[in-house]
Amino acid sequence: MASSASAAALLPLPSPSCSSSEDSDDGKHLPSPPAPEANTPPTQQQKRRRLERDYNVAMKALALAGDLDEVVAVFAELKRTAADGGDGGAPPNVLCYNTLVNALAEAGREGEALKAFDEMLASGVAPNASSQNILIKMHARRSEFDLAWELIHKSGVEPDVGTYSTLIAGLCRAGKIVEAWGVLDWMLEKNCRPMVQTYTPIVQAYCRDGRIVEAKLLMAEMERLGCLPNVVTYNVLIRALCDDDKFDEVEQVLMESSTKDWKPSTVTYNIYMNGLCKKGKAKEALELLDVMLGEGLEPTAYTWSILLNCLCHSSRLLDAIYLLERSTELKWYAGVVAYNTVMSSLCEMGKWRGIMKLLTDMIKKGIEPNTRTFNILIRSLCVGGKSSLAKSLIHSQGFAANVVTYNILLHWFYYHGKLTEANRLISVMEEKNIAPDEVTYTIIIDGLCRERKFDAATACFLKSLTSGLSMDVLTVLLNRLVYADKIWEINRIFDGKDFVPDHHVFDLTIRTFCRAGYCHYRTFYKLNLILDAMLKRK
DNA sequence: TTAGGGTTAG
Repeated sequence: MASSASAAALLPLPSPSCSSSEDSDDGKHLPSPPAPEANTPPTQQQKRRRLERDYNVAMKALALAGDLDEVVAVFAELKRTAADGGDGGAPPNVLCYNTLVNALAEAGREGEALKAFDEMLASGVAPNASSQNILIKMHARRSEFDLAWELIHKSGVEPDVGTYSTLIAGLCRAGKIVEAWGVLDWMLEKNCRPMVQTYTPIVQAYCRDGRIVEAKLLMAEMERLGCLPNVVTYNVLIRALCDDDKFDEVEQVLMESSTKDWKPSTVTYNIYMNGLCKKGKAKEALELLDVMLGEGLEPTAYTWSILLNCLCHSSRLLDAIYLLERSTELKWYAGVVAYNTVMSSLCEMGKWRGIMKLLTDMIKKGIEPNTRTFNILIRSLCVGGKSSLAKSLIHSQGFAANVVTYNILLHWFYYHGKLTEANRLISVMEEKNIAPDEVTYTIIIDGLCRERKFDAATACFLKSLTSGLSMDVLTVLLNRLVYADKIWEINRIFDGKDFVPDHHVFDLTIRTFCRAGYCHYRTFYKLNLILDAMLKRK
């Protein structure tokens, strides 16, 4: 199999070491051992500083690992320890507060972030520029630029290059390039010198808009000003060039890197490979793996994930399985998501035996399958004509069936006209307290209509309204009823007390009738009848 | 503190 050449070339790599293979350099920020002081014992203040530093390092590591609750707990412990420390119960310093507020804000827990910030102010801890920048980033992400401005003007903290850069990045993300330029002018007026982090978001905003020429002009301007674009800026440009199918230009940009004083990184190659994969150039993407290895760059979990997806989407399942099987040798700790990706592709091709084999392999490796894994297996068994096996699986121990599991089976039953089986399954869902979702209702309603049980389908829709109106569900029902000329049932939809149609519903109804040919003068009265019923509800 | 990869089921 020629296509495995690149992966095979990796086999002689040294066996995995115990160290982390992550591409970040976070490992370098581990707490340094306390510096041996001169013979004098540390003062109370020194002890305090060390305590805060250690707690701060721990909180940052926990935040990085996504364990936010633990960050909050560690901060609470710091407060308690500090209060008992015999130095008057001083609150944690601004750096610790910043770490807490940032972790909360990054995790989308904005309310708590603001509360922590207020608590800091109430404790008499003065915010610094970073505290302000953290909140500005939070506001900018929610497009609350008025709040960001207010903070800058009222906080009394002098904005720094980070403040302006954060604001520019937020504005650019919201597509407000003109306003971002305004902030840039403002900082120049204030004699604050922009950094590469200030310009790069603007380059990115141009790239996102497909304005590559302007992005390149700005990069040239950066060079002229002595603020050289770095690997991140070039990565942004390369991504845009890939999206635009300009792979020759990518090659040129890479070739010029040595003279332009920047060095492509693993991220650069990840972006390039992903770009090639998205355009169906799996072969070229795999060849890049050898190029990056040749440059001494180690592939990361991202790299493998990109290549795996690439192989799956280009129907090179054998190569994908090959990659999975050798993942440990490649120093890649493929997890359940990687297995699910490959299994999902096998499912599309109806290869349930292959899925079974991968399931065995992953369990042997100690990788625990999740509900998605089982759902993929169940669907593949249905597709492969083994529905009784699929059915028995949902009752097996160690498998938490969810609404998706039931939807897969319901779809299969309705599709094959097995209404009794479908009804039985709906009862099981009720017994097990698994709430139907939009997809469930769509499947049931479509299935019933196909069997010409329009009355039952309408009743099911009215029941679905208890959990809110879904336009998708209504579209399916309305379409079926209109084409079957079931005017009485349509009238029933708009008869219920809970359903007040809005303009989207009117729009959908009129469009559906017209598409089905009811806008002819002889049949138009039917649509009129329904519109009258709808207007009565309004 | 300030910028850059991808993400699996109906």
